[in-house]
Amino acid sequence: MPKRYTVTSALPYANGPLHIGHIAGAYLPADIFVRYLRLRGEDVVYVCGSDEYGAAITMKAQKEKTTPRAIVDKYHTMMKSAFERFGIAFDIYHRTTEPIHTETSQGIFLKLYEKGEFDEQESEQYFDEVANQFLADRYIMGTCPKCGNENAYGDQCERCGSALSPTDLINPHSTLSGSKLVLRKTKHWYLPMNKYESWLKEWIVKEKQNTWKTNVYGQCKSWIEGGLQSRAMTRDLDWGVPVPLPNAEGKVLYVWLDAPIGYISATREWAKQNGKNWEDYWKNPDTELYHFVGKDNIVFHCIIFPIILKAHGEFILPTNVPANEFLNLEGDKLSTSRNWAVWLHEYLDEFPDKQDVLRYVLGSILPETKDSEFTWKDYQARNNNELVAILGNFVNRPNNLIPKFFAGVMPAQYELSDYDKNVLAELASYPDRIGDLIKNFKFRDALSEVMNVARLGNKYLADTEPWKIKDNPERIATILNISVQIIANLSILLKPFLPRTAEKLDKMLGFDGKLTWEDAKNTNWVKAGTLLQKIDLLFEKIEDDVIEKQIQKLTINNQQQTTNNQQSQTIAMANHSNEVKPLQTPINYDDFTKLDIRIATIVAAEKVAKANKLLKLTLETGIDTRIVVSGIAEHFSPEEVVGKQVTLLANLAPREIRGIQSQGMILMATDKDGKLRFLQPSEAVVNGAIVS
RNA sequence: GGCGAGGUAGCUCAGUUGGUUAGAGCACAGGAUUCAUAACCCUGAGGUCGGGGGUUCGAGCCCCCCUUUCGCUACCA
Repeated sequence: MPKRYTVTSALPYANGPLHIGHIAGAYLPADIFVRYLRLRGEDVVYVCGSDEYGAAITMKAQKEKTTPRAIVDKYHTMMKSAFERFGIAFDIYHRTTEPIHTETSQGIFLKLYEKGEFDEQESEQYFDEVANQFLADRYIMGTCPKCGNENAYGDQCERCGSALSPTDLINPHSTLSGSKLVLRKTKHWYLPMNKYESWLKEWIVKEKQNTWKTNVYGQCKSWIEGGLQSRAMTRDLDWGVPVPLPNAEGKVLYVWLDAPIGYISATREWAKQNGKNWEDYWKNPDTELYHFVGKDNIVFHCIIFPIILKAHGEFILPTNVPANEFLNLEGDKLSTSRNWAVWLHEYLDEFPDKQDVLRYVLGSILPETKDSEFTWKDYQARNNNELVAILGNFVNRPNNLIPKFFAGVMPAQYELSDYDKNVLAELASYPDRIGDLIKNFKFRDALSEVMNVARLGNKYLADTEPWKIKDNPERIATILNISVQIIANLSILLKPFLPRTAEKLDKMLGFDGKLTWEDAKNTNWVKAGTLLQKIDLLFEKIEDDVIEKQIQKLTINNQQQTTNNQQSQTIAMANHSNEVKPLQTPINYDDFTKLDIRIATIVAAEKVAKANKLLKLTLETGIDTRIVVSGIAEHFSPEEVVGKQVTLLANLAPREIRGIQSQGMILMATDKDGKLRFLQPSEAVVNGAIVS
């Protein structure tokens, strides 16, 4: 038995509001887990906070003509309040821009530095000569080599979602000054992760096979066995934790190093405020550490951060990282940029006092083993058919019967029938069953078991029919007593999942809230004679028009955003050409005549084996028949390109691609949606016709 | 293409080390009932477990091939 627990939820990045995908991924499951542990009386600290450094935030600040500080203040406040209103029970919601975090992360960096865990390496990075600085990946824009999007960032293309590195970009330019970039040498500190491969094989591949979720374990194993790369732990940027070394001006800790350390600094701050020793929660082997994250975070929490903790030497390692998959919305991926999301703060505004409805719905569809889907119709159905019809209805039955039969006073339990005893025995079996499910991160199943308690109650009333009984007040009293005991235990079992609903039950039963999970095994502890308070309905039906409105809102927001995106993209493209054109090196006519551009006809095409973007094209050029390999397979099938005339850069030096000699390059136009189009003569011309 | 995780009733999902007629919730149909927000309770219908092959006395579970979804990764001059 561990003596204490440290639980973390992924630090949300402070550049936008929270949506239901975040909640379902990393916050609701952790919150259920933590509330359960607390009910068990465990020593647990649950920490989180805003992740406030990094290039994406300076980018956004620049775009909105404000400061990074203003951006993070805004979203930190927004997220903190949304979490509070929704009922995520952090012990502390911290932020990585606090001084204690700087101190903590610098301390860990220095310790690793002093232990010689880093490799200092010089590398070539893009430098903006106009702005006179190295650029973070996010500051570099260019054409995505995968989908042709001209506004791809140096770390990622937001259109096709590919992860990129700045050197992948075609025509990279600075978003600061718009200028073209030059490669310049810079020094960084790298963590040689390959050094830890054998340790990871032992620690994860061997030891975690049976305790970690298959999705998490499989992914980790794949990374470890595929070989780990050295990874830079610092960046050239001014918005971050400064590298605490001499001669390191302008260098900060990589956000992915500093963010998980945010868990530690948050714990330190909490300990300071609450008279605790933070080291108990991070350095004592009696403590179990759990990171709740989404699947996009697996590598950092399972590989990189543990390596850092291990390299440092004093810290405990995560017991488990129960990462969730993704939540989809109405058939599509959630997307901030397309505004395809249900925003938490908007939900809280528009559905006041319905936190628990959302908690219930998300809790029922948590993407625990595979991607799952939220739809408003499902939200409505679960509210109306489950919360209202089963849980709300059951509670409401004794809620009405007791005032009617006993003037609101808890009746006594008299002689129990065998059936009564069976029901009570079943009731007593739930806490352990539900607790086991929670401990195994099966929150969906656990929640459904809680609902089964309400089902048990409904069935008990239907079977015993107290309202029909005449001449046996003791029997009526016993039945209603047992019904209330079921509600009482339900109030405890609901606490981790639907805390506000559980509070309403406490109010009904007159509890002071100091109950533990174990109390839910006692099936006779609401004392006869207690004055029960009649409460309002726990849940109300949600009508079709409310749901229709939400669906419409989604569609409208999405369309508006798409239009906005297109506009800003058009503007960006215009700016881009304005900025880049003058800076391009002028060429003279002789330069142009060096290019031998011809019209040719595709006479055969086939997919290149082991590549899904490449087509091997056979061209009739008028001069010869040649092979060209072209990265267009995702846009055109081999069948549809055969017979087409295309424009060919014919005298480009041959190059071997995937073992095939490619002689030349097909010239393509990239449409703004990323689609490729051939450049064709307006009417067919002879093969070999010169383009000039 | 490689790797990881999925494809089980109309929908959302369970299925432990392979073992008798494959489960749950919701939706649907019939019945019963009225304390309860036309809710609850009972019963029922429904799936050649993505497709094909193999191992086995026996496979949703193991092996091979194919197909498809999601993620990571490679190929784009």
